[in-house]
Amino acid sequence: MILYVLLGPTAVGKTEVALQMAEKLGSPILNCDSRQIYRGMEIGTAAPTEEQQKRVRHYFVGTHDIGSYYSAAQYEQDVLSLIEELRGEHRSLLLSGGSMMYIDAVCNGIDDIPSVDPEVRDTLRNRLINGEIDEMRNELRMLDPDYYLTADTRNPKRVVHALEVCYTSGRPYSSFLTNERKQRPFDIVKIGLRRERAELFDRINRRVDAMMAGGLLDEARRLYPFRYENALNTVGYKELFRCLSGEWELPFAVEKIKKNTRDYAKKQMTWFAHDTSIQWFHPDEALSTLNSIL
RNA sequence: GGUGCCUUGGAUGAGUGGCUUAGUCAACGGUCUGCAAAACCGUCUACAGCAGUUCGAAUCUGCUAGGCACCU
Repeated sequence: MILYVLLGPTAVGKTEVALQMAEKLGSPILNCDSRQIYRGMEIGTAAPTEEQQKRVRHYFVGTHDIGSYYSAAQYEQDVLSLIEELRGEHRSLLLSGGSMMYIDAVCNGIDDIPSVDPEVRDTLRNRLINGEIDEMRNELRMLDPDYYLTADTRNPKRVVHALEVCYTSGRPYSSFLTNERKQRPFDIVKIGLRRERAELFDRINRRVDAMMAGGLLDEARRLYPFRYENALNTVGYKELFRCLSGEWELPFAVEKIKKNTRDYAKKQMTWFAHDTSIQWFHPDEALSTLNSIL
């Protein structure tokens, strides 16, 4: 079995290429977008429409509540078990999306790190809010000196997570890291879509305007009560929330959305650039070129 | 023609004789093993031009160029 992974920065034009590829392959689309997984964020995440989902069966679109906990590790498991289920009837499957870490989790795996005890998580989160980051850093140095040396300890998220694991498991966080790439019972072919940066940025800017015209502000207004959920710490929403709370003017918020989306696209490209196994295409040429490959 | 004011890095905008850089925005580069569309780190050292004063000038003086205001 072959798993085709279609990836690329946001707004590059993955959706249409994915649909046609899926039809060509006779495969459903396994969505790989960490935010399209949530229900109720359709406009801001440019989720596949109902029509598109009628054209091709989609998985991992709108399957979770805004408030539910999800992670790359869970995604890895969910995708792997789905592939097991589908592999009998498909010679190839298509995974499509731009969430770098999720792609990585499926292709290379994530080490088996114990699930964090929710109480531990809450405690540490509260300590972080209370400004105890320095103490927490010191604790990490005691509990996991190896990790402390290499970790970016200026990033609170890294410190907190390592500590979470240390406290839940009673073992150093780094003892769970194997640095091994997991073997998969299928082949992986990565197809990357890319455009000239100016072209991509122009598409991003225009897509944000289109989202606004398509009701993004109303969507944000509906989601406003849930604004502290992690799922909504997302470009397109977090800016409009500040607008709804009276902090920002709407035009300013819209410019911020464009800017943050551009930055996100750059981050994606930086991440993907390290992956030499990706074959790159311009979206306009991808299908015709791929026809000969698929 | 005269008088006064202004001219700072891609944009904006402080500063005022001397420690090395204001700040903001944009742009760019990077990190990444459980909330990743997240979080974090880094780069861009300018003072319109020329000549002077001074140990030392973006900061003072003169001239030149460009701009603005007012006067005739």
